[in-house]
Amino acid sequence: MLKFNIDAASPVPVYQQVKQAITLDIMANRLKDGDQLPSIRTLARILKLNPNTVAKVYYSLEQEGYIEGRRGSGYQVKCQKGKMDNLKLSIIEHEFKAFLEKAFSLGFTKEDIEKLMRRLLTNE
Amino acid sequence: MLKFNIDAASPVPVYQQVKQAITLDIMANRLKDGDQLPSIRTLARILKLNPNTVAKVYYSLEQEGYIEGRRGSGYQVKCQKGKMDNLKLSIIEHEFKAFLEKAFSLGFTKEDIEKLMRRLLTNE
DNA sequence: TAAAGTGTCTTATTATAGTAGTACAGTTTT
DNA sequence: AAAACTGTACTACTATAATAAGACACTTTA
Repeated sequence: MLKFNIDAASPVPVYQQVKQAITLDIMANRLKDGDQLPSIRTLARILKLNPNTVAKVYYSLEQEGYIEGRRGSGYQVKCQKGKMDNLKLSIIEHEFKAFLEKAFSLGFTKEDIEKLMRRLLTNE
Repeated sequence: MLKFNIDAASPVPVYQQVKQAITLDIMANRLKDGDQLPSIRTLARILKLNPNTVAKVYYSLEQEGYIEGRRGSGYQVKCQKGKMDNLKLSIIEHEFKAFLEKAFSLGFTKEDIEKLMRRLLTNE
């Protein structure tokens, strides 16, 4: 089932760690469309957190369209594979555009960037 | 001289806005090696900030090697063009590696990424 | 050498994010 | 219909980041 590695001492807040862990599982298709998530209280007990903290995670994931919840029946993963691919693509496009912005603002040209990318992509 | 556009209502803290403005000027070579910065108190008066806030900016910029300060004589920009180019390169390399990490973690392959980049770079 | 400038340090205030406690409201299941 | 689950809303506590006030120490300069 879900595997968490929560570090309470980390400066990055617990609820973000939990959220990222779930998001990653959805992205990697370890959590599939329709899968049932543990209830807020159950997950809270497992992670030794306050239910509200878990609720915050679920609420946030619901806002972003990853999951869907109803009273009584809990939360379910909600992502058809096609939509997920589109989502991933738009995420990564957005990231790349931000990167380009920054590179241009630092004075790099298209050619500089292409050269850099070729170098780093072949050295991987 | 220095041009600031500080938004006190913004969620991004004022001292970061100031820091970024100065960093940008250095990167763009509008602030050159040896240029004198306004004194902490002077800049604080201009921006209607507490001197400590400006001091925090200068301290942070000094930590990162962009400027250098001495009692009595204030802060000066400290960046030979060569070093600056190296710095920019390492910044942008770091950014790109982070981008790659994320793309891979989302399941994209090298080829996917190359295709994406080619598309976004020619459409600019 | 004194005055006016510089940066630095210590401390305090304020706002906000993160987390928790507890009571509430709707569903499911028996 | 009652019991045992589900999520939700309200309130409060706590830690931390951001900013500010004011005293201190060193340099410059007239």
